[in-house]
Amino acid sequence: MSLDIGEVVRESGVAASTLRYYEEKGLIRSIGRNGLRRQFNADVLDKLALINIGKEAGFSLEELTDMFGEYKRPAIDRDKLLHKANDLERSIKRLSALRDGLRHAAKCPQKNHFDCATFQRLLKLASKRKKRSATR
Amino acid sequence: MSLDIGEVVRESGVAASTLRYYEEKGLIRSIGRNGLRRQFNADVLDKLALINIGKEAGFSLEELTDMFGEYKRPAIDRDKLLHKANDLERSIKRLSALRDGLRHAAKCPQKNHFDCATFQRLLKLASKRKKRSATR
DNA sequence: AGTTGACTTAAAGTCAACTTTAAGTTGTAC
DNA sequence: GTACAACTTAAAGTTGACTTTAAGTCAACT
Repeated sequence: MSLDIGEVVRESGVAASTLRYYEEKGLIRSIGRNGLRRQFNADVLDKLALINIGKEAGFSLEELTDMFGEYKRPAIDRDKLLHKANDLERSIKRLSALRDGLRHAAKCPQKNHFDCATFQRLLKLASKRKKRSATR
Repeated sequence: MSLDIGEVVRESGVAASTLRYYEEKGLIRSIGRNGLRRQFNADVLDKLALINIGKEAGFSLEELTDMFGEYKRPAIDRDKLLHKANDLERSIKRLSALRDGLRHAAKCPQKNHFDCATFQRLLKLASKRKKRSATR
């Protein structure tokens, strides 16, 4: 089950130049060539979906390479994964508070969100300060 | 209640150059000077906390300026806020699935996550494809 | 055998979000 | 009144994540 790069582009919506860039970074891998053209295993589509979610979560390509890259196999490093999951959990909590804050701000009559007690409370809730990795 | 830029740096952990940059972009505002030194209203600390959460949520500084900037007051645009909240909600769902996926991967005995049915299921769950804004 | 279209590479370019640098200014402390 | 630390500005530099460009290659079709 191998896909031509063109098919991967069409199915994933990811640009060819991006696929080459990801491969160069060790994030994905091509399994051969047809002439010059890269061929990918079909599971690259899952991988790309995962990469997109990971980016959305604020992980850098380097972090994603650590977690799911092709050439890091020896070190799956389960502690690291758990640690990331915990980071993510905290992050999700803050984002949930932000979501509630936005929803509230959308109906609150105050001209300035910062004058609103409910918004303030949500904000406090959201900012249990914990510094995330520098890369963004 | 005004704070010297140095105090803001100390309390918020945000670099002075970043504060100047944010001000230049209209994201925050200083209320005056002491000599050359910028003075900020104490509420800038809440604002910065909010900005950090927003960045974590994947919003660009420009989007944040639209949402909470100082010079956009006429257009609070409640529909836009609600829309962002809904984006965020979808995002949170994907991130929750990713968190579960990471946790599972950390205990799953499979050498390759992609060979694991549970991981696959979480992945499918996480990737209800919806393209987010280009800026990241 | 020649044209076409989808790819290839290496290198340079772009963009957001900052940071660094160089040279200058100020309030306070001595 | 002078030294010093903490700021100031404008401009250039950096980083991550790509994209664009220019010149070339190949398989397939005519």
